Amino acid sequence: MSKDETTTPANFIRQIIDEDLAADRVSQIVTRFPPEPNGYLHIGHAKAICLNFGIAGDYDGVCYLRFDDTNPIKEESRYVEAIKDDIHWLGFQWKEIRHTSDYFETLYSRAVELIEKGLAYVDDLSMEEIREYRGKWNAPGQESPYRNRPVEENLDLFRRMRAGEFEDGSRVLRAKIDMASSNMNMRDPTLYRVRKVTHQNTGDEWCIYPMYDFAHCLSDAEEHISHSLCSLEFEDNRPLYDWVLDNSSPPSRPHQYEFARLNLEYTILSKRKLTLLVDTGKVSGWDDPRMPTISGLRRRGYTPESIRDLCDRVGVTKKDSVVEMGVLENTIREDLDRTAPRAMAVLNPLKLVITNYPEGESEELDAANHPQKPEMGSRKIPFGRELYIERDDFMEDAPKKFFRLTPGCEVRLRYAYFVTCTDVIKDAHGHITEVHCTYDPATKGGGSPDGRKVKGTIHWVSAPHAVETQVRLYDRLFTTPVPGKDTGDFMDDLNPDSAVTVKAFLEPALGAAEPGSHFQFERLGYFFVDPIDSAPQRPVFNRTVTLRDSWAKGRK
RNA sequence: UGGGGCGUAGCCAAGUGGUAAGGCACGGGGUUUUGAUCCCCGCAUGCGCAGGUUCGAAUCCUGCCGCCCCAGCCA
Repeated sequence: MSKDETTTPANFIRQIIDEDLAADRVSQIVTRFPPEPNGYLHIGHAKAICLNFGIAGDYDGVCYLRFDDTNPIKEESRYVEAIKDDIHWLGFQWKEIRHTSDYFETLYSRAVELIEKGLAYVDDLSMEEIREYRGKWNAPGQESPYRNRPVEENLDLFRRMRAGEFEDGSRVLRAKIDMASSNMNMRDPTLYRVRKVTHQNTGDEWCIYPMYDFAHCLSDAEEHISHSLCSLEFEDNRPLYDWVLDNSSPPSRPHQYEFARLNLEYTILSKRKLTLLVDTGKVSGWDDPRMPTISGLRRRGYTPESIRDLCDRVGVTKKDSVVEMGVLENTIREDLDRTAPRAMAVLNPLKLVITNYPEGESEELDAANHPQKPEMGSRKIPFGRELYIERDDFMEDAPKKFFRLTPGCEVRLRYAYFVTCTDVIKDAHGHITEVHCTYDPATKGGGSPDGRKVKGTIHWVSAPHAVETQVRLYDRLFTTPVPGKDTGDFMDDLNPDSAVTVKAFLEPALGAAEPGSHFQFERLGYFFVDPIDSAPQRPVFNRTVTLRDSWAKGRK
């Protein structure tokens, strides 16, 4: 981690913490990151992770990783390992791993306590009936006929629910609050439901499972969470969060604060939608380099630093917002510009023949690994009569501002020589197959001993020495800033060109590139050696992001 | 329709009665063997709108407008 990493800016939550500390309302800061293990973590989760772990770190507090496993029909343990990996990779360490299921027995006792106080009851209404009884926003609901069962009967029924005497959906435990409340969450919310399924952690020990609103606040209390941070859509749940804590006897009294979740242009951050992309094969998996998941970004070539930087840059507020893709892309450009060694690669080759270079000969030239960091050293690259250059770097009839190769003009081959285009060779269809040039031996290394100016510098690779490999050019997964906004279905906005694989030619040194390493291919972008698909001496590169290109931008 | 939130530049975001930080984007200039990087400069007489209080309002009051969330035995 670099020492000059941006200091985390203040935000309203940190202000609340400062005030709580100053007023002595809390003595230690305890937070938690509570994912439900029903999918992979995405960059929106990264915001919550940075917030919770970041605060705990900065305030000398602790942060727990809590798997919120209250719904066994949706959750799988295979997601647990992936979530742990992602958090570690991001650079955070939890104090302990907890599960909501660790508290099932305690939770059960608190429910019994509510029943004894006359604040909860077993309801025999069906799911549909409960929905009908709940009423509308502008009309109060009606009380269930089972609402006023005697405490003893409720206790007995609830015990028998636990014992497995009732089938799924036949009975639930409900809080007795207010069927006329303007807050729908307070119209006798369900606390427990019957689910006769095996739980990933507790096996068949339980057949009743607590609902989020009941379990979450009490789990927070068990862990002595000082500040329970969640997203905006839970604002309406806060009165219920408080009600449960105030009407049972938890070991501590946490408080919930809500912040706006992250939204990014040209992608989606909804677990449901991401799952659909995976399940329908639109992407190769949760770690497809186009996915906004932590594992996808990692495989794309994003670094933990860049993602943490994004979280710092977007801040924490209560305002719904959609962050431009450019902000994310910039964080990785900034990081990799500092750290990635440079190399040359040609993605769309055009043969260049240097007609005055001796046939069958070659030489080695020096190239710096980083133009601003001599300490990163240099390497040798072979040069000879036949090279590949980028097809885009040659134009037969070029506009005046085209600072590249064009007939009759001289350009510099990076770290090599000045060359002048003398001929253009075409096939029968008029397609350019090669360009002929002459070179000036006095300009070896790319210098200009006579002070001669050249219109541009282009990259190249020696044809006989080049390493051929696969490079995947990734682009945004969707074609519109807010997928589905106009079409109604985000699937309709998928970008058909989001993954293009090309055969590329690399300078020889790149053949030994280690899986998981980053490079800048000069003038093209940052590329990452895919850790899964690469083989020894046969790296497969993923394009993380292109370089800024003011030339391309100006032409649009 | 009832309730809960939120509106500061194209996108984020500081600001908490004393005269609009910062980042990204954008525009201009400089350096450059990457049209990259880097370095300068510019970019809200204005804070959703309309009134009001005040010597003074993005900050306080009133009214309006817009957007988001809520009627799972999901989280």
